[in-house]
Amino acid sequence: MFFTKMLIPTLREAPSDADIISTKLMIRAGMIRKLASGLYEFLPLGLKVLRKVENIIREEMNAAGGQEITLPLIFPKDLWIETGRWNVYGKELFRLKDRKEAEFCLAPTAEEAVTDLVRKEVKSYKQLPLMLYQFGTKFRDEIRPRFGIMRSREFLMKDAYSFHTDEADLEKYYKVMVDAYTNVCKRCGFEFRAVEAASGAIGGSFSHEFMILADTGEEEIVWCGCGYGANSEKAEWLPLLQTKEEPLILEEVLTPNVGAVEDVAKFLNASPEKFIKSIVYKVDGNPVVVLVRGDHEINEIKLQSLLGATEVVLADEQTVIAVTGAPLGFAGPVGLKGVKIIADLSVVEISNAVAGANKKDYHLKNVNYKKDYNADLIADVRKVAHGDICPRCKKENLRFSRGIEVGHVFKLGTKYSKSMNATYLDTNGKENLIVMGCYGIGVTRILAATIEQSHDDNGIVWPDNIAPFNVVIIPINYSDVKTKETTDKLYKDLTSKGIDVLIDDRDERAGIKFKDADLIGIPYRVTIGEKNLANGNVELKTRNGSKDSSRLLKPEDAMLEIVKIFS
RNA sequence: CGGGAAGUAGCGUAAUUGGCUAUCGCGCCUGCUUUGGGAGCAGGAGGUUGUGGGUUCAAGUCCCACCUUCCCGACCA
Repeated sequence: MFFTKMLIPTLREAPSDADIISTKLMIRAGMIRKLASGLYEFLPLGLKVLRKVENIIREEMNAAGGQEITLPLIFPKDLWIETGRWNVYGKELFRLKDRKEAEFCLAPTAEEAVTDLVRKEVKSYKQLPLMLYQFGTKFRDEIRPRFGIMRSREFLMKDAYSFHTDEADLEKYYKVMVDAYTNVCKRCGFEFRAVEAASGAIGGSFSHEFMILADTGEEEIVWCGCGYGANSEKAEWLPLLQTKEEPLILEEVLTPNVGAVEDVAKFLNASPEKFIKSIVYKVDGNPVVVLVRGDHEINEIKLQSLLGATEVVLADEQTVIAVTGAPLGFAGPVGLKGVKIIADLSVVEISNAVAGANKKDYHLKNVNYKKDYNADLIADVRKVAHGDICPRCKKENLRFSRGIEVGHVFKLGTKYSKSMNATYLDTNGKENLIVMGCYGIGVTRILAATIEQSHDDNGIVWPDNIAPFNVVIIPINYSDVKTKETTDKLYKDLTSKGIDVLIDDRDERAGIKFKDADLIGIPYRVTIGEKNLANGNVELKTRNGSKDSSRLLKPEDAMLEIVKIFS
């Protein structure tokens, strides 16, 4: 491909409203443009990368036994009523009407559509298992689109759905898909972790997220050298047994106008680890008191799944007063009645703890579990914290990283087959619910995430497999006869070997071509100029700055070298 | 949805207490000179200053409404 034949409008400066580095670089490199908030246009160069990622995913999906289909982007309302998601999905769902006033939505995901297809076409165990996947534009009316194509309102997703006779078969296939996703991440050149995750609104019993490690990631993950990894929303931890002290006599202390843990700790000259933090929540409308150690944070997602609740919110001040009989800041577990108390695992371990006295300006010292208070439920309801021990190997401390979620695999079970009555006949002619899994990869998000992870001051550094071109040839002066001959021959030779080559044939100065090549991030660059050509050499340079990043070679040797890299 | 900031050429920007033909750089077009890390000279095109209304002798600048964009928060996977 010739540079002058392709629309690659590079910019020296990024638009002032571009928020993160990946957006800035993709716009500057002429890959995308913004049309409106959360809506982006893909230019030829950007689309080229997108297609490369898409093809890697397609190959892995086919290898996992998947069959590609396409589903409509517009879905009729009734399917969504069947599963209840027409109401559950809320304002994020783009809704529209046709000329007859019939209601539709734009696809945010496709469980309904694919389950409908399968319930109509699959009748027998002989047709199972089955995996169908598609690449389709997804629409979500995000409250606040941001981070360029990382969280946009329209994006390209690969969504796959598997159908099984039973849980055991799903279990087996789930592992196949985890492997397939791992392959995709490896082939795309990411540094990534597959972590356990909360399943959220899509539902199901179990899920893993594939996280690209990047400091700018929206998600926090914890992991351990032993192989354990989890989204911090979901992460477990190993409770440490604390040395028990001899219980002392409960004692009321005056703590005027100090309510917050840190303030009381300072006031009483005690460590926050000795505190019981008591927080009142409203769980589906009912007040619940949750106890965690003073230096810990409550994990509302764990709380929600523990209680099987649909809504968990902090209680308002009136409720707190009604439950504890004291203003905010003085709640404690001792003497509470008529309200459910949930204690975190590490709370009941504290000897002679400090807690609110449920009385204005008073706290209690020497509070002990069983002796002074009880809990209805003792469970893990707090966020993981630095210093926690890995729950699997029980040896090392958990490590924390930031990540960008590019893939998510779910065991759905019968959530959708049940509500939509998708069944098959087994060997006994008996009707059973189809067991499902679903698996998504954000294709557009992969591009942004890759750049977040892999860039430098000069621009994007694409991994070899997804770069828009494998090689860029820069003739310093394309109108020089010898230069042109060498350039054209090398281009022909490389192209005939299946290498994707861009020739920068623009009538620009060398500096501009170098800057643009770096900005676009093409992994290998061959520079052909009269000086080196006088000695029969061209320069081969790698974008990633690894050792031997720049070498002088005969054109034939440069070609062999490149062919070797991409074979 | 609440709070904040901002809209001037493709991109980045300037314009004093309201005051002359709306500034400069990059990019774009023409010509010349250049050609190994964003060259130089000369000439040129490109604007309803987001939209609508108002105040004023006079509005990019002040006021009102709307639109758009960004940030923080809430919300949501």
